[in-house]
Amino acid sequence: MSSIWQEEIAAETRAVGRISDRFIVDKVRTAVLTQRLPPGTRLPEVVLGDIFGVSRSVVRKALTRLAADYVVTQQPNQVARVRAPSVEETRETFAARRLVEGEVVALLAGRLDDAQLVTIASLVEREAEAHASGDEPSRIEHSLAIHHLLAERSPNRVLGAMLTDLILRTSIVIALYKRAGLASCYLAEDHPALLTHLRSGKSEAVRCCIHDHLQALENLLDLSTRETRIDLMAILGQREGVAE
Amino acid sequence: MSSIWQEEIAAETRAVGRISDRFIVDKVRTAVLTQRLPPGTRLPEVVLGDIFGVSRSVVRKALTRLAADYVVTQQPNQVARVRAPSVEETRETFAARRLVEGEVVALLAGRLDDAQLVTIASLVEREAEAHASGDEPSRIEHSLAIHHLLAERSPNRVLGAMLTDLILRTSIVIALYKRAGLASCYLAEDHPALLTHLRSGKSEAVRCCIHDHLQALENLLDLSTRETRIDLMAILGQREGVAE
DNA sequence: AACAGGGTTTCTGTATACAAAAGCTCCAAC
DNA sequence: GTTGGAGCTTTTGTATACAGAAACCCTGTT
Repeated sequence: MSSIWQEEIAAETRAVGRISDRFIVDKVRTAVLTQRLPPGTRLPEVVLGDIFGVSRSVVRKALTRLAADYVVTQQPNQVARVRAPSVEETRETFAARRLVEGEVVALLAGRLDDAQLVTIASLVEREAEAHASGDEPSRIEHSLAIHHLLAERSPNRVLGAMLTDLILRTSIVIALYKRAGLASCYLAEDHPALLTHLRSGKSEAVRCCIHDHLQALENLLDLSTRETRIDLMAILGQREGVAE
Repeated sequence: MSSIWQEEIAAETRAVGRISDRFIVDKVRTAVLTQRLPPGTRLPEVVLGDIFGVSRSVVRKALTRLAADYVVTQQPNQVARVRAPSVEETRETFAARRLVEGEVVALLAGRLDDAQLVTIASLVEREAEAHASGDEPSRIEHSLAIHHLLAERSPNRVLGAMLTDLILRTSIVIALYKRAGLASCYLAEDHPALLTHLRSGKSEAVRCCIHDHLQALENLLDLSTRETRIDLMAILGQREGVAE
């Protein structure tokens, strides 16, 4: 039973002794994020159970959580599948994130202490380095870390949790709808500018900054009206399962 | 095994033949909303299973969903309990809802068709009547229906879903923190004014209107710093289970 | 060649059994 | 009076068995 998670499962088993549903959620989530599990992929409970070496009970719990996170779809009596957000939903997710992240950074403006600002600055720097050296996965990781840090430090934790969700969802659709020719969705100026404005403490400036950043990101996507094609793929597409 | 849901379970069994996890989620949720299940109440899986006549599998699924909806808390190897949001979380939930619902109604302003406006008008009227006749449960039902309708009709469905969640969460904390002396959290002018502004089509006016409405609602709550007492009650309070 | 239909296979829904963890009770010791 | 701990009870975690639904495949017919 070979799978894309072979080594990680072995490592986890060695370290913790047992695979938890959280572990499965995490692995499936990142696989979707990195498009190793394309939209429409069937995720039968027994197959996942075999791969991770657990019974269906654990897999079911993981799938329920993934469904709550909008990563997979679960319909009664049908196999869970990797979700394929439509173009429309993509636009709406970005709009929602602009609203929520805008408010979060507005609340955060001028309220971050030096240590946190330094952390962000270092992440911005490392993102730029990763991009310069062509290491796109590492670049994405650092970029996500910046936004996750903002969500985590949100003075309003309810909004923070909502933002965490939205960051995941936008990441998935970015992976899905990235223009074919584009190597990276990197906007060199944006994160440094964000940092500057966060330091300045002007709420409305930061809100605007993040707003423009997210709008620019959305504009980098290919959201032309291929939606019908994508939808059909999601509904009819028969792809092989997760096992290789 | 007598319970607060006896008749509804009998009815559902007669109608559908089997109790689904959705049914359990719904019943627990409304019981929390109406404070028949106060915060901290233990919800052991077997007890719920006995009450609803299903096995633990179904109950577990229901509890997982309720946890995702922030209605109950689930910690490893511990009984699920009805959640007791803190004063701080209450304030944050209201702030989040002001942001999201404000945006939703701003998007909605002037875009509702006549039929929908008539529906809202009728709900506003019926809420007023229920309040006049002292029927508070019915008043709450109509009030919730108005806001749920707005969430459902949101042009941005992602924001709409988020609003649905926030309406539920604010309802729970309203029930929790309502001033002891207050019979009802009814603001006679607010919903009619909202309707007028929705008709007018002025986005910013509607946003302001809903913002003020939600702020007024929050101000009706007793959020004085008894939080420690509430928190202790939630953590240490041993109440009897759901069975009577 | 396209299509309908029946049987088989696959997969999910639910119940249940057993193991392990947490909580409780009661008693003894300080 | 309070603390500590052993043993019991309660409750969850996980695996598994079986039933039923959906999907698939293969055949026979038009």
